[in-house]
Amino acid sequence: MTAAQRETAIRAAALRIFRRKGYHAASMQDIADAVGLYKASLYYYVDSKEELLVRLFEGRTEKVLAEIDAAASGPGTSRERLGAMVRAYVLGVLRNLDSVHVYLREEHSLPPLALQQVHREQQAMRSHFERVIVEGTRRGEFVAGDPKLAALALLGMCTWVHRWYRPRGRLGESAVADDFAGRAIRMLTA
Amino acid sequence: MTAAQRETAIRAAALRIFRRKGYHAASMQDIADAVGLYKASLYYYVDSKEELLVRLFEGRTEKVLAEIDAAASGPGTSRERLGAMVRAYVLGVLRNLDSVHVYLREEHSLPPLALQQVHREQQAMRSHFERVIVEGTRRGEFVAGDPKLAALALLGMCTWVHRWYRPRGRLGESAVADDFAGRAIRMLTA
DNA sequence: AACTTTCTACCGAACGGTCGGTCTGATAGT
DNA sequence: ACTATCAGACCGACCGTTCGGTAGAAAGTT
Repeated sequence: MTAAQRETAIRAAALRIFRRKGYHAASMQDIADAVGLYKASLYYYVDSKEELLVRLFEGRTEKVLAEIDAAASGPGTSRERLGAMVRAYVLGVLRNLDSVHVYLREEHSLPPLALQQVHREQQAMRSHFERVIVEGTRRGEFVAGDPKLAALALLGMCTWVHRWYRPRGRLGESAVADDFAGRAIRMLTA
Repeated sequence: MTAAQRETAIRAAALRIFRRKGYHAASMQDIADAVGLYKASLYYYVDSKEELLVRLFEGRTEKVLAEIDAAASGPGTSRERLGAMVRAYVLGVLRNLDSVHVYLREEHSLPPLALQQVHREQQAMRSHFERVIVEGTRRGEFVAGDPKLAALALLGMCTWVHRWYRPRGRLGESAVADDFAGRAIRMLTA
């Protein structure tokens, strides 16, 4: 196994274990056991437990943020674009359940700088939704209302899926994403 | 200060500190400092750290669950009843922000029995919403759709307010609750 | 009234254990 | 020689928890 593969395996194990036990309750020994290394050997790849957590946060929102930006700036009515954004967001959550859990639960365990970055990402996400909502309202596609509240309502509804969705359950990812896209549009339509 | 007051103070301090730091990161020393006692003296009032956490969960959903049940079984159209339920739920969240944070974040830190109880409560909450949604759909007040998904969408939207609402911010509790009640109804209306 | 005992609330120190992290020294593959 | 890992002892810090003790008020006894 190459060094790069080991690093990936360590990160994957850490993510899984941090999700199951929480960052503080999880020990470096747990992670070492999971990848079949001794605890000391772990430190050949990782500087500290905190650094490991920070790395797990890095680049996690990039892809979905880009997709949502594209959908927001793309063609179509505001309704259509909002639907595409919600779909992309929900799929992003459902396809990265471990990451999302850790991302949302261990925010406070991050050092200040990394925490700021997370807050910036969350703000960016919200402002993308707000933009399309404002535009759709101006065009008369959406009912008037507080656009910030509307964005927060949408994001809440979509983010929360990470708490109840079960892979291999009754509903597929797309089924949920499509359903929620419809709900989002209806929520903003008179 | 009487014993009862001390116990209340300890619980209040624990709640505040568990919310800010998380259960595992918080130490009994932190709590002792907050109430002006020595760590050892805490154990005069509390059996263990875990028991303290369990107590913080007890009876937390009772009041709001009763309000929602009353609203669900009350008079009025399905739309009106659903609006009242959403309003009650959002207000319940907004008025107990510390509790809600700990309740949602430290679920996994509970011993198995207490965790089961929490799951039962959450299921009860969802089934109340589902019931009204099914009924409203049968009466033609709501569009057809997966009622479970609808309830989860609603609950997500409403639960999520605990992550962004700031007391003494731009919006009052009622403003948010009313707005969300409207959104909930719109979301279920063709 | 004087005394002894009991109870409550708390203190200070310590215990056993775990944690993140380091060190050493050896080893096996390249 | 260099890289990656083993094996495990070890460190200092901190954790939840326990223990023995004590000041002071309350209650009981003489």
